Formats: sequence, structure tokens, C-alpha cells
Amino acid sequence: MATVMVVDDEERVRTLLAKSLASQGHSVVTAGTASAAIERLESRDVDLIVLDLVMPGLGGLAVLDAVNARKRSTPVIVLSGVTDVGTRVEALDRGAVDVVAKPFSLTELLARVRRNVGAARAPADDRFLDVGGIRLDVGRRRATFGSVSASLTEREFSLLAHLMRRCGEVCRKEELLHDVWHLDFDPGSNVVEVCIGRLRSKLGQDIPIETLRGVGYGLYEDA
Amino acid sequence: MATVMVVDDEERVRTLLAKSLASQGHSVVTAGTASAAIERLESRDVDLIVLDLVMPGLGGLAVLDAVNARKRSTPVIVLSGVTDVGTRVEALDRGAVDVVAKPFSLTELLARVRRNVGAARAPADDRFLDVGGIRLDVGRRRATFGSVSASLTEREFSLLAHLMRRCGEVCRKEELLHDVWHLDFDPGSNVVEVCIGRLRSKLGQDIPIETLRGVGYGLYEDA
DNA sequence: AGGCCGCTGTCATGTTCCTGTCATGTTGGC
DNA sequence: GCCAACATGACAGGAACATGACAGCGGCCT
Repeated sequence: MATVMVVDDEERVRTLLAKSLASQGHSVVTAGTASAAIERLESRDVDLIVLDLVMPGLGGLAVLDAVNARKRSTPVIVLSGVTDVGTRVEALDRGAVDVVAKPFSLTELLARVRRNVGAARAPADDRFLDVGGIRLDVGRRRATFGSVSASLTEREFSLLAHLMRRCGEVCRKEELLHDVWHLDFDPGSNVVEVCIGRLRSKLGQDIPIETLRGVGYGLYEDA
Repeated sequence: MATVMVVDDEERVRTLLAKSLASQGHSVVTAGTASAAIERLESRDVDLIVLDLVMPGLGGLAVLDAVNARKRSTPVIVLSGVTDVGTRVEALDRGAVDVVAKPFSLTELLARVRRNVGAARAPADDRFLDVGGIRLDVGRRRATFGSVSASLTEREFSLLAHLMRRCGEVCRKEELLHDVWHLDFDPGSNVVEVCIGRLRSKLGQDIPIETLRGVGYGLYEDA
């Protein structure tokens, strides 16, 4: 059916997955480290990757990046022991088609492999960010919320994208200053508030951006 | 959660990282030079190190070596302004578990810290506090009880969290004044009662917070 | 060059929200 | 019933945030 690469540092997990996938009719390639995986990517034609994020040495994200760097990007299903939303979102943002939490159900994983193999996946993954009813067109820097659609400036875009990626979590003001403004100190002004204000006025007051007095801002799926 | 040591010669970066890590629940130790770091390594029990490679005087690699020389080696995440592959590989060779390029995303760094520290602890426990039918979203300062959901102010949150953590026990008024208000004396007013009142009115009169006349308040599982 | 325009940080001002205090009402124990 | 302890509603000072205006800057066109 297809060639699947399994990347995991644990020998047991590797063989378990290899056998299961083989019994489903897939050819299987395995790698125990991120660098081995990246290397093997060059030589073999792989249709799908099952990737453990947490590995000693170079992490799984490096593999994700390597995959993205290639022209014909291969779908990646990420296995993650880390459950927090941030990591999941980050993995998805970096091009993973799916994130499965460890411990995982084998049948479920196989189903996900089946779904993503062959089916030419929608390229929507890296073009759009969909969170909390907001759709952000990454290439065009354009956001749509309900009936409102607006084009964002670089700063606004960067801020909104950050909040969306960290959906469900609170972003402290210093965090935003560091990641969006690339400042390691508080400029003593209210840039963040102003930029949030600009977002709210462009997309409507009812976008799910919550203010947490004394802490920062957060974007939430539920109202 | 864990003790993290931050080693960087730039004051600003140090404090930024210290605050961010602290807000994630870690204890933080900082060092401005490699030698200070190595020294502090002897006296403190550190679970993870965030290390800047480029520092005046003894470089970061010296710290890496010192860590490796110890029996129980501590995971090290290297911050590097140098982008070339050689340095990255050398750092990894010398035992770093991860290398992050400067300028770095705070979010990403925090995720990596979590990942490398997380192995020891059960995850997701710190996101919610579930006691007596009340669910408290710690990051968001939002409480849900039955069908009622309300966002809490800093004081209310702090008070409720304290009661929930000490569930089943009576919290004397002075204890609350000390731990929630950080007062070592009785202000002679009824702050506590007022704040309890605000909690009750936000979450409904039937939340399991009991008044113990002459003593204080307690939160109980059974109604 | 000169002028226009959009982006962005800053500031002054308005607004909201938090929080301790007090006055008053209510409750519970004796 | 009395008193102490607690509950409740209102209020004011202040902090944190929201908002509108403005100016510097750089790109772009003429």
C-alpha cells in the first residue's frame, strides 16, 4: 500500500508499530533518532511518517522541519507524550497532519495512518490557522471572523497568530513582548494593549480574546 | 515542578527567563557567568539547565563539560546565537539535549523545558484543580461549578485555590490572611468575609464552602 | 527631491475593573 | 434577648486596561 517511516527512540515501540503496519500491508522503514530519520528521508521514498516528538538528542521537531523543507512534503503523524496544547499546536503548525497522545490506541493510530495515506491531503494545513472561529490566512495576512474579514499589518498578524497557536493558554505580556516584539524588557508603554485594541477593532469586539488583568491575554475556543 | 538554572550573561534575558519559568511553576536559580554556574551546581539540586553558549570569560561549553563530569548528569538546553551547524552539533555532542537558536521563541523554549523536565512528573495535573464539584482553570482564573462558570479576580482565585488545595481542612482566618493576602496581622476589617461573599455570589450559594464561626472557612467534598 | 500613505510606538485621556472599607442587616449561640 | 460573628450592599481610591490622536519612519510614486 504505502511506505511508512516510524521514528521513535524506543526499540519496543518501533517494532510494535512496524509489525502492526506491516500486517496492514504497508512497507515500513524505521529510525531510532531524528538524524537517522532525516538521513533516511533523502534516500527513500516515504509516503507517511509516524514521529515521536520526545527523543534524546535532536528532537522530533527537527524532523518535522526537515520534512517541511522538502518540496514534496510528506504527511507526518506526531506521537506525543506531552499533552499540553501548546506543543500540539506547535507540532500541527509545523506541518504535522495529526497529533496522537501517548499512550495511544493502536487501532486508532492505524486508522489515522490509513486516513492520511494516499489521500492527497488538503494543503490547507499551512495556509490557514483555524482557531476559535477565526480563520487566519497565513500567506495573505488576512483574518476572517464570522462575517468580518480584514487584512492585518505585520504586528497584528504576528500577535494574533501567536495567540491562536497558544489557544487555550494565557499569554503573559512579557511573553508577547519577547515573541512578537522581540524585546527582552518592558518598553514602559502599552504597545501590547494598543495592538490588541487594533485587532479587536478590526475583527469586532466579540472575538474570543480575553483580557486577564495583571497577567496578559488569551484566546479561547469557548466563549 | 522542577528546579531550573538559567545561565546567561545578559541580565535582561536572565530575568525574563526567570519570570517566565517561575510562572510555569518552576523554581529558578540564575547565574551570570560560567564559573558561578558551576559553583552553584555543587550546592543546589538542579533538574535542568538553560545555558547560553556565548559568554565573556569561561564559555558555556565549560558548563556543559562540568555537567557531564558529574555522576547524575542534568539535561541542558543550549541557547545559541551562533547559527552554524558545527556549533550545534558540538553542543549536542557534548551532551546538550537540545539547542535553540537565538533569537528564540519564549513559548518554544518553555515547551522544550517542559518536555525535558516532564518525564518525571504526571502532566496536565496543574492545569485544573478539581475539588468538591468545582473545577478551577488555573491559567485562566476561571471556575466552573455545576452549570455556573465565572472568571475570577486575582484575590478570589487565590482564595478559592487555597481552599481547594486544603480541601477537607478548616482554614483559619489568619492563615488565609497570611497566605492569600500576605498579611501578618489582622487588618481589622472583614476582607476575608467579603471575598468569600464574592465567591459565593459568583458561583452560587450552594458551593461547598462552609463557615466555621469563630475559626474560618473550609471547603468540603460532601455537601 | 518632494509628497503621500501605511505601519507602529507613544502619550493623554477615558473607562472599566479590582479591592479594601464601612454601615447596616442577619444569623447563631448562650 | 443580647452579643458577637458573619453576610451583604454600597462606595471610593487606585490600578490596569481601552481608546483616540499624533508623530516618526520608511517605502513608493511622481
